Amino acid sequence: MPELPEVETVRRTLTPHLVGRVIDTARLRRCDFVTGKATPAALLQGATIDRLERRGKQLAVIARDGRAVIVQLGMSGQVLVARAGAALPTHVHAVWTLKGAQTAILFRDPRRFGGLTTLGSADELARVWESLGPDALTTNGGELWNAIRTSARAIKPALLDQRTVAGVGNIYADEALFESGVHPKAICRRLSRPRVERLARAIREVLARAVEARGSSLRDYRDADGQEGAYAALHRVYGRGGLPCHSCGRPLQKLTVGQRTTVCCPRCQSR
DNA sequence: CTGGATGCCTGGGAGC
DNA sequence: TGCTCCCAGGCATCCA
Repeated sequence: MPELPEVETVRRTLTPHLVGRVIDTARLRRCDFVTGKATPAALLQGATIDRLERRGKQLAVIARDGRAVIVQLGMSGQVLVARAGAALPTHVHAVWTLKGAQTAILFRDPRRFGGLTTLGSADELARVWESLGPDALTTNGGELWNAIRTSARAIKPALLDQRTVAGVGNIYADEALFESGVHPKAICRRLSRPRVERLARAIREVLARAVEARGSSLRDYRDADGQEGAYAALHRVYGRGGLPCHSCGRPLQKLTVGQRTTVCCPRCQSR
């Protein structure tokens, strides 16, 4: 579910609850969603939280001693701040308690496409993040051009590939392609440099506006404080197949690109 | 290097 | 009310 704006909103809402605090206990209620060591220590028990960083859709909770946990929300994942000792909602797979605070941090993920990765050092985190492309919120035309200019794939699956640019998912790919007038099936290497520049700008702007609106809530998504995001009401194409294009008024087309539902305007977006 | 199919999961909505 | 089917924000893997 969550794409970059939702993960960034979780990062921002979670930060004041975690930074500077000491993890009292870290408990797993199942362990098949953890990559790496699944011990309390690997899950930061006893550690002091230094900072929360995001790259693309990955959120890293980093301790002062270098230990880190990467949180990936998958389709339905949530990180929630709860009252310590309160009854747990369904599908909570990990619970952290904090020293000197009446709060618990929950990892909840009904579909379990998400997960945690435990890491022992900042180096390990850097190595994992090397496999991701540049962060989509701050990418530029040059980076995008280098990533796609020789590729024979369609642009939409290229954008969804986290090695091209990190953080774009199905919603914001459609929104950015519409905004820049690029058809989702346009072949990467046939796009001109100016069009790639325009696309990169659209990616940044769409994502920045979505972060400002605290993300898109379709069904599952909530930030760490349980709040919904407001950006879904501002989608111009995603979820609007058959409805009039905001630009030309003709019906938006729903199609499948790279096995993902895609909505675009056949008139305003060209290949 | 491509695209396509499949699998991993649960839950919500549509249609009967 | 209850059943079946389809769909969903992600991602890895296998095959042609």
